[in-house]
Amino acid sequence: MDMQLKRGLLDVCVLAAIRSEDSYGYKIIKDLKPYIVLSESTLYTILKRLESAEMLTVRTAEHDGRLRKYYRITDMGRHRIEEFKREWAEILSIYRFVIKEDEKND
Amino acid sequence: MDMQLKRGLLDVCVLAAIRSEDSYGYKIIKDLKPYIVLSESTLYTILKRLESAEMLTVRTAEHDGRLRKYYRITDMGRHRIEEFKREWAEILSIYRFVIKEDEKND
DNA sequence: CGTAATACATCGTATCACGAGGTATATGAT
DNA sequence: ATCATATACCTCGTGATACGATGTATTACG
Repeated sequence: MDMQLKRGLLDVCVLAAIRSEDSYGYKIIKDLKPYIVLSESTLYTILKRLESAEMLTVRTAEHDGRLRKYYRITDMGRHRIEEFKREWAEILSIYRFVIKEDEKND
Repeated sequence: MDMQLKRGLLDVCVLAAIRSEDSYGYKIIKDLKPYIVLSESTLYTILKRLESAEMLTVRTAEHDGRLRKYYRITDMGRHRIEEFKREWAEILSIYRFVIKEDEKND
């Protein structure tokens, strides 16, 4: 998938991945893989950005003698998802425009 | 609309705006305004990028004693629109994932 | 005992949208 | 006449950011 199209979807996907229950870096990447592929360096950049924006909180916990950083969504994070749903209407309108222009030539 | 979401949509919107008939900078911005707002500096960057990628060709013509640069879509440009339509399926799948995760909490 | 998987992190690079600023002509209002 | 607005083009600098490359450390498996 085109990299440019992924932008803007990535943040909200990561938020969606931790919405139901707290998760950690490696698991988020695996959970998202069927929908959108992202590298570790990209994910950690996003997680830090979302933390700065107070859309998630971080907590370090031990698991099998190893430290994991668990990420939990905040109200602002949930709000971002709601906002995305509203933006979706605009994206749909753009999509229809592209398709409509297309039909003029068929 | 979120800037990141616009990326990836912009190129294909510009291509769609010149698909039916050749157009020029100022007109493209006005035609796209109902769907997506973009500044002149952004548009000219995109037009150059699309020209480099051979998705459109440029021709200068006089109109009312003033020079205009008309942009015409190429086969590769049309191919890009077709590609976008295929990518749309992936975007839809991502959208459904975000919505699905959402419902678990309602 | 070495290879893969898990799990974290940083740095540099390339891409890109946009604001700010610049040039020039035509049109309409004062 | 003059000034503002619209048309029409362009460049430069900046900030945001996705990702490959690279590094560290532990666990699991064959």
